[in-house]
Amino acid sequence: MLDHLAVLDLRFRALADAGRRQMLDRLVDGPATVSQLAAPLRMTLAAVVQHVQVLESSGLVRTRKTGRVRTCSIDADALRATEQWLADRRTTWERRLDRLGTVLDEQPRPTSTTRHDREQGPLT
Amino acid sequence: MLDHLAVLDLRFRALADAGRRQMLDRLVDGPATVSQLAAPLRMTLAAVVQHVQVLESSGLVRTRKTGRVRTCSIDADALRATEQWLADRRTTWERRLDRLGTVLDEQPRPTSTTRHDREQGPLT
DNA sequence: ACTATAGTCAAGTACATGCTTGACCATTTG
DNA sequence: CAAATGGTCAAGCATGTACTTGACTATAGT
Repeated sequence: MLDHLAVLDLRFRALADAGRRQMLDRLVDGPATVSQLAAPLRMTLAAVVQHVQVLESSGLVRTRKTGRVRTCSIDADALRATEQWLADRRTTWERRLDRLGTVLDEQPRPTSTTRHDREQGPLT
Repeated sequence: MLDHLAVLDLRFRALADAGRRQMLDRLVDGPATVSQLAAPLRMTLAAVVQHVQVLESSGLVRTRKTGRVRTCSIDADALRATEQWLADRRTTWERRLDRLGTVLDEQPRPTSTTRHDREQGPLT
């Protein structure tokens, strides 16, 4: 249930590489084989396979092997969920600004009264 | 112009860490000092400062030092832009599915007619 | 002035990532 | 069947990341 955490790690990490994003960009236009993904990249096939594994274990891409060919395609739900994570944060921030009258005090809100408090908050 | 690429690397990498995401979650509720961000985390202050630097150089967070206190806050534009990158890909994918009649051939689309073609696509 | 607070800097360390090479296996295709 | 194609596996290596510790600086409170 709470490797929800790890999933976000994997998804964002998968996205944090220009080569992998380029593969994703190819994949939004439709499924492609590993070799097709490799074609525009200056990298060995082996390297591309590793990137595909990263994308797959992040859940952003699913793959299926037929004969000797592995076909990759986007998992839209994963994409949507990741987008949503960002959207949630953004809207929380924006709601807060609205509540405050758009531009006013940007003072750091004190966490409690004074001294060093060390509670353990739940991970997010 | 095209370190646009590097910016996305930095943003997604910044997001690919549970600790940093937790800081972001704190920050959407309003600006906070480094110590306030550190409080719920089991990490030295020095480590937190390094995370803040990662967040700042990704552009997701801006900071300002007043006296001895550094105050951090969300940069909503950066958040929005990152969200938008995902949204663009998702909608491209969805438009494609619509065009195809929602569930039909998921065959890998041949890049052109037959044999090994090696064009150079633009980076993304 | 004296002490605590808030943060900074510079090493150093352990582990993760991105890539390569080279051997290898499984399917096509001539 | 033989050769080409598409992909896989396992090292190995260079760099990057996520910390830690310990020394140090700049402000604030008493």
